[in-house]
Amino acid sequence: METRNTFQKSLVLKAIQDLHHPTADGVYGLVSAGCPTISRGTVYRNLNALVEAGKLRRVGIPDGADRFDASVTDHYHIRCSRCGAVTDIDMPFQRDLMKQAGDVHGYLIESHDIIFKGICPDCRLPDDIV
Amino acid sequence: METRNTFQKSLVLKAIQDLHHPTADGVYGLVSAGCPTISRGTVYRNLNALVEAGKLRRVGIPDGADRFDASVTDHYHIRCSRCGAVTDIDMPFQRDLMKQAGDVHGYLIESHDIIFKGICPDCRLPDDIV
DNA sequence: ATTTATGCAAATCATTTGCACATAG
DNA sequence: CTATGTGCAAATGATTTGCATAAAT
Repeated sequence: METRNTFQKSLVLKAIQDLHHPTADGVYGLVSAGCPTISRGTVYRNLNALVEAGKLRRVGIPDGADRFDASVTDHYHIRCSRCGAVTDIDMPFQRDLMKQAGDVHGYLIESHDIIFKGICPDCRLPDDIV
Repeated sequence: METRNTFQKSLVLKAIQDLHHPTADGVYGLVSAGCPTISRGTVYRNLNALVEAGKLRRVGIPDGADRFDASVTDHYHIRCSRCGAVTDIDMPFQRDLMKQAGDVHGYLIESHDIIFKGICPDCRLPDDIV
Protein backbone atom coordinates (compact mmCIF):
# COMPACT_ATOMS: atom_id res chain seq x y z
CA MET A 1 0.00 0.00 0.00
CA GLU A 2 1.47 3.32 -1.10
CA THR A 3 1.53 6.06 1.46
CA ARG A 4 1.00 9.75 0.76
CA ASN A 5 2.08 12.91 2.46
CA THR A 6 -0.82 15.02 3.50
CA PHE A 7 -1.08 18.28 5.34
CA GLN A 8 -2.96 16.53 8.13
CA LYS A 9 -0.30 13.89 8.59
CA SER A 10 2.43 16.50 8.91
CA LEU A 11 0.38 18.34 11.54
CA VAL A 12 -0.06 15.14 13.54
CA LEU A 13 3.66 14.40 13.45
CA LYS A 14 4.50 17.95 14.48
CA ALA A 15 2.04 17.78 17.38
CA ILE A 16 3.72 14.65 18.73
CA GLN A 17 7.05 16.41 18.64
CA ASP A 18 5.72 19.52 20.39
CA LEU A 19 3.77 17.73 23.13
CA HIS A 20 5.36 15.06 25.24
CA HIS A 21 3.68 11.68 25.23
CA PRO A 22 0.26 13.01 24.30
CA THR A 23 -2.84 10.86 23.94
CA ALA A 24 -4.65 10.80 20.61
CA ASP A 25 -7.06 13.29 22.09
CA GLY A 26 -4.21 15.59 23.09
CA VAL A 27 -2.95 15.48 19.53
CA TYR A 28 -6.41 16.21 18.23
CA GLY A 29 -6.66 19.20 20.56
CA LEU A 30 -3.46 20.80 19.34
CA VAL A 31 -3.92 19.96 15.67
CA SER A 32 -7.51 21.08 15.49
CA ALA A 33 -6.49 24.47 16.87
CA GLY A 34 -4.56 25.09 13.65
CA CYS A 35 -6.80 23.02 11.38
CA PRO A 36 -10.36 23.12 12.73
CA THR A 37 -11.74 20.84 10.05
CA ILE A 38 -9.59 17.82 10.90
CA SER A 39 -11.50 14.88 12.31
CA ARG A 40 -10.61 12.54 15.16
CA GLY A 41 -10.73 9.65 12.71
CA THR A 42 -8.00 11.24 10.62
CA VAL A 43 -5.86 11.82 13.70
CA TYR A 44 -6.19 8.17 14.71
CA ARG A 45 -5.53 6.97 11.19
CA ASN A 46 -2.41 9.09 10.91
CA LEU A 47 -1.14 8.06 14.32
CA ASN A 48 -1.49 4.44 13.29
CA ALA A 49 0.20 5.09 9.95
CA LEU A 50 3.13 6.88 11.61
CA VAL A 51 3.59 4.09 14.14
CA GLU A 52 3.48 1.61 11.28
CA ALA A 53 6.07 3.64 9.41
CA GLY A 54 8.34 3.60 12.45
CA LYS A 55 8.26 7.37 12.92
CA LEU A 56 6.41 7.19 16.19
CA ARG A 57 6.14 4.86 19.13
CA ARG A 58 2.91 3.83 20.78
CA VAL A 59 3.10 3.54 24.56
CA GLY A 60 0.31 1.49 26.11
CA ILE A 61 -0.60 2.80 29.53
CA PRO A 62 -2.52 0.60 31.97
CA ASP A 63 -5.77 2.31 32.85
CA GLY A 64 -5.75 4.89 30.15
CA ALA A 65 -5.54 5.91 26.55
CA ASP A 66 -2.44 5.12 24.53
CA ARG A 67 0.33 7.70 24.47
CA PHE A 68 2.51 8.52 21.49
CA ASP A 69 6.21 9.13 21.65
CA ALA A 70 8.36 10.98 19.10
CA SER A 71 11.37 8.98 20.26
CA VAL A 72 11.48 5.51 18.74
CA THR A 73 14.70 4.30 20.35
CA ASP A 74 14.49 1.70 23.13
CA HIS A 75 13.67 3.25 26.47
CA TYR A 76 11.30 2.95 29.40
CA HIS A 77 8.52 5.09 30.82
CA ILE A 78 7.23 6.23 34.14
CA ARG A 79 3.79 7.48 34.98
CA CYS A 80 3.11 9.74 37.92
CA SER A 81 0.43 8.23 40.08
CA ARG A 82 -0.76 11.71 41.09
CA CYS A 83 -0.79 13.87 37.97
CA GLY A 84 -0.76 11.08 35.39
CA ALA A 85 2.12 12.54 33.37
CA VAL A 86 4.14 10.04 31.37
CA THR A 87 7.88 10.63 30.99
CA ASP A 88 10.85 8.87 29.45
CA ILE A 89 13.31 7.33 31.84
CA ASP A 90 16.92 7.86 30.95
CA MET A 91 18.39 4.56 32.11
CA PRO A 92 20.12 1.69 30.31
CA PHE A 93 17.97 -0.63 28.25
CA GLN A 94 18.09 -4.08 29.89
CA ARG A 95 18.72 -6.24 26.90
CA ASP A 96 19.85 -9.13 29.10
CA LEU A 97 16.37 -9.40 30.63
CA MET A 98 15.03 -10.61 27.29
CA LYS A 99 17.49 -13.46 27.19
CA GLN A 100 16.70 -14.36 30.80
CA ALA A 101 12.98 -14.31 30.16
CA GLY A 102 13.28 -16.36 27.00
CA ASP A 103 15.36 -19.04 28.63
CA VAL A 104 12.83 -19.65 31.39
CA HIS A 105 9.92 -20.94 29.33
CA GLY A 106 11.23 -21.42 25.82
CA TYR A 107 9.79 -18.26 24.31
CA LEU A 108 11.38 -16.44 21.43
CA ILE A 109 11.44 -12.94 22.92
CA GLU A 110 10.77 -10.07 20.54
CA SER A 111 10.63 -7.07 22.86
CA HIS A 112 9.77 -5.87 26.30
CA ASP A 113 8.32 -2.80 27.96
CA ILE A 114 8.80 -1.49 31.43
CA ILE A 115 6.37 0.96 32.95
CA PHE A 116 7.32 2.39 36.30
CA LYS A 117 4.78 4.04 38.56
CA GLY A 118 5.75 6.67 41.08
CA ILE A 119 5.41 10.23 42.26
CA CYS A 120 7.09 12.87 40.15
CA PRO A 121 9.21 15.63 41.70
CA ASP A 122 6.45 18.19 41.10
CA CYS A 123 3.77 16.14 42.88
CA ARG A 124 5.99 14.98 45.69
CA LEU A 125 5.09 16.38 49.11
CA PRO A 126 7.56 16.82 51.99
CA ASP A 127 6.21 13.88 53.98
CA ASP A 128 5.96 11.40 51.10
CA ILE A 129 7.66 8.15 51.87
CA VAL A 130 7.06 5.07 49.79
CA MET B 1 -16.97 0.94 53.08
CA GLU B 2 -17.80 -2.50 54.47
CA THR B 3 -17.50 -5.39 52.10
CA ARG B 4 -19.78 -8.42 51.99
CA ASN B 5 -19.32 -11.97 50.86
CA THR B 6 -21.68 -12.91 48.12
CA PHE B 7 -22.17 -16.03 46.10
CA GLN B 8 -21.29 -14.08 42.96
CA LYS B 9 -18.03 -12.80 44.40
CA SER B 10 -16.91 -16.30 45.34
CA LEU B 11 -17.69 -17.53 41.84
CA VAL B 12 -15.61 -14.75 40.33
CA LEU B 13 -12.66 -15.53 42.56
CA LYS B 14 -12.89 -19.22 41.78
CA ALA B 15 -13.02 -18.52 38.05
CA ILE B 16 -9.79 -16.53 38.25
CA GLN B 17 -8.11 -19.43 39.98
CA ASP B 18 -9.36 -21.96 37.44
CA LEU B 19 -8.54 -19.96 34.32
CA HIS B 20 -5.13 -18.46 33.76
CA HIS B 21 -5.00 -14.73 33.25
CA PRO B 22 -8.54 -14.45 31.94
CA THR B 23 -10.11 -11.24 30.73
CA ALA B 24 -13.27 -9.98 32.44
CA ASP B 25 -15.19 -11.51 29.60
CA GLY B 26 -13.50 -14.85 30.12
CA VAL B 27 -14.53 -14.76 33.75
CA TYR B 28 -18.06 -13.86 32.77
CA GLY B 29 -18.14 -16.80 30.39
CA LEU B 30 -17.15 -19.35 33.00
CA VAL B 31 -19.18 -17.89 35.84
CA SER B 32 -22.36 -17.48 33.85
CA ALA B 33 -22.20 -21.15 32.88
CA GLY B 34 -22.86 -22.01 36.53
CA CYS B 35 -24.91 -18.94 37.37
CA PRO B 36 -26.77 -17.80 34.26
CA THR B 37 -28.35 -14.80 35.95
CA ILE B 38 -25.11 -13.04 36.81
CA SER B 39 -24.54 -9.81 34.94
CA ARG B 40 -21.38 -8.44 33.40
CA GLY B 41 -21.65 -5.42 35.67
CA THR B 42 -21.43 -7.66 38.71
CA VAL B 43 -18.42 -9.47 37.31
CA TYR B 44 -16.63 -6.16 36.72
CA ARG B 45 -17.60 -4.84 40.15
CA ASN B 46 -16.35 -7.97 41.86
CA LEU B 47 -13.13 -8.02 39.90
CA ASN B 48 -12.49 -4.43 40.98
CA ALA B 49 -13.39 -5.22 44.58
CA LEU B 50 -11.07 -8.23 44.66
CA VAL B 51 -8.19 -6.25 43.18
CA GLU B 52 -8.87 -3.54 45.76
CA ALA B 53 -8.84 -6.14 48.51
CA GLY B 54 -5.48 -7.43 47.30
CA LYS B 55 -6.81 -10.87 46.42
CA LEU B 56 -6.26 -10.43 42.72
CA ARG B 57 -3.89 -8.63 40.45
CA ARG B 58 -4.88 -6.67 37.40
CA VAL B 59 -2.52 -7.00 34.45
CA GLY B 60 -2.85 -4.26 31.87
CA ILE B 61 -2.14 -5.54 28.39
CA PRO B 62 -1.29 -3.12 25.61
CA ASP B 63 -3.85 -3.50 22.84
CA GLY B 64 -6.33 -5.54 24.76
CA ALA B 65 -8.63 -6.05 27.67
CA ASP B 66 -7.20 -6.24 31.17
CA ARG B 67 -6.26 -9.67 32.47
CA PHE B 68 -6.66 -10.86 36.04
CA ASP B 69 -4.13 -12.90 37.93
CA ALA B 70 -4.74 -15.06 41.00
CA SER B 71 -1.10 -14.62 41.98
CA VAL B 72 -0.48 -11.30 43.71
CA THR B 73 3.23 -11.71 44.36
CA ASP B 74 5.67 -9.65 42.29
CA HIS B 75 6.32 -11.18 38.91
CA TYR B 76 6.38 -10.37 35.22
CA HIS B 77 4.30 -11.40 32.24
CA ILE B 78 4.76 -12.36 28.66
CA ARG B 79 2.25 -12.27 25.89
CA CYS B 80 2.53 -14.44 22.83
CA SER B 81 2.39 -12.31 19.72
CA ARG B 82 0.75 -15.14 17.81
CA CYS B 83 -1.90 -16.69 20.07
CA GLY B 84 -2.25 -13.81 22.54
CA ALA B 85 -1.85 -16.02 25.62
CA VAL B 86 -0.53 -14.26 28.72
CA THR B 87 1.75 -16.21 31.06
CA ASP B 88 3.72 -15.58 34.21
CA ILE B 89 7.47 -15.47 33.83
CA ASP B 90 9.38 -17.25 36.52
CA MET B 91 12.41 -14.98 36.81
CA PRO B 92 13.81 -12.81 39.60
CA PHE B 93 11.99 -9.58 40.38
CA GLN B 94 14.36 -6.72 39.52
CA ARG B 95 13.99 -4.60 42.61
CA ASP B 96 17.17 -2.69 41.82
CA LEU B 97 15.60 -1.28 38.65
CA MET B 98 13.23 0.77 40.78
CA LYS B 99 16.08 2.41 42.62
CA GLN B 100 17.90 3.08 39.34
CA ALA B 101 14.80 4.58 37.76
CA GLY B 102 14.04 6.73 40.79
CA ASP B 103 17.53 8.13 40.98
CA VAL B 104 17.47 9.34 37.39
CA HIS B 105 14.69 11.92 37.59
CA GLY B 106 13.86 12.31 41.26
CA TYR B 107 10.73 10.19 41.26
CA LEU B 108 9.55 8.25 44.27
CA ILE B 109 9.05 4.85 42.64
CA GLU B 110 6.11 2.79 43.84
CA SER B 111 6.14 -0.17 41.49
CA HIS B 112 6.98 -1.37 38.02
CA ASP B 113 5.66 -3.80 35.47
CA ILE B 114 7.43 -5.62 32.72
CA ILE B 115 5.56 -7.08 29.81
CA PHE B 116 7.56 -9.18 27.41
CA LYS B 117 6.36 -9.98 23.94
CA GLY B 118 7.43 -13.09 22.11
CA ILE B 119 6.46 -16.35 20.50
CA CYS B 120 5.46 -19.14 22.83
CA PRO B 121 6.77 -22.69 22.42
CA ASP B 122 3.42 -23.86 21.05
CA CYS B 123 3.29 -21.19 18.34
CA ARG B 124 6.93 -21.36 17.42
CA LEU B 125 7.66 -22.74 13.97
CA PRO B 126 10.90 -24.47 12.96
CA ASP B 127 12.18 -21.56 10.93
CA ASP B 128 11.34 -18.80 13.45
CA ILE B 129 14.31 -16.60 14.15
CA VAL B 130 13.91 -13.29 15.89
C1' DA C 1 -33.02 -2.68 60.05
C1' DT C 2 -29.56 -0.89 57.50
C1' DT C 3 -26.29 -0.89 54.19
C1' DT C 4 -23.96 -3.09 50.51
C1' DA C 5 -24.53 -5.94 46.30
C1' DT C 6 -27.15 -7.35 42.18
C1' DG C 7 -29.29 -7.18 37.54
C1' DC C 8 -30.56 -4.48 33.97
C1' DA C 9 -29.98 -1.00 30.73
C1' DA C 10 -28.12 3.10 29.44
C1' DA C 11 -23.82 5.80 29.49
C1' DT C 12 -18.94 6.62 28.81
C1' DC C 13 -14.38 6.37 26.82
C1' DA C 14 -11.04 5.07 23.40
C1' DT C 15 -10.79 3.66 18.97
C1' DT C 16 -12.25 1.87 14.43
C1' DT C 17 -14.85 1.80 10.19
C1' DG C 18 -18.12 2.47 6.01
C1' DC C 19 -19.05 5.68 2.76
C1' DA C 20 -19.03 9.54 -0.53
C1' DC C 21 -16.00 13.12 -1.70
C1' DA C 22 -11.33 15.32 -2.08
C1' DT C 23 -6.53 15.23 -3.36
C1' DA C 24 -1.61 13.55 -3.82
C1' DG C 25 1.20 11.23 -6.99
C1' DC D 1 -6.27 9.33 -13.89
C1' DT D 2 -6.47 6.36 -9.90
C1' DA D 3 -5.40 4.94 -5.55
C1' DT D 4 -5.03 6.75 -1.06
C1' DG D 5 -6.60 10.10 2.41
C1' DT D 6 -10.34 12.95 4.56
C1' DG D 7 -14.57 14.24 7.16
C1' DC D 8 -18.56 12.68 9.05
C1' DA D 9 -21.28 9.70 11.59
C1' DA D 10 -22.32 5.42 13.08
C1' DA D 11 -20.26 1.13 15.06
C1' DT D 12 -17.37 -1.43 18.20
C1' DG D 13 -15.35 -3.11 22.49
C1' DA D 14 -14.21 -2.58 27.23
C1' DT D 15 -15.76 -0.86 31.26
C1' DT D 16 -18.63 2.01 34.37
C1' DT D 17 -22.84 3.74 36.39
C1' DG D 18 -27.81 5.04 37.90
C1' DC D 19 -31.57 2.95 39.68
C1' DA D 20 -34.89 -0.11 41.90
C1' DT D 21 -34.73 -4.47 44.13
C1' DA D 22 -32.46 -8.32 46.70
C1' DA D 23 -29.55 -10.11 50.08
C1' DA D 24 -25.81 -9.95 53.81
C1' DT D 25 -24.71 -8.58 58.30
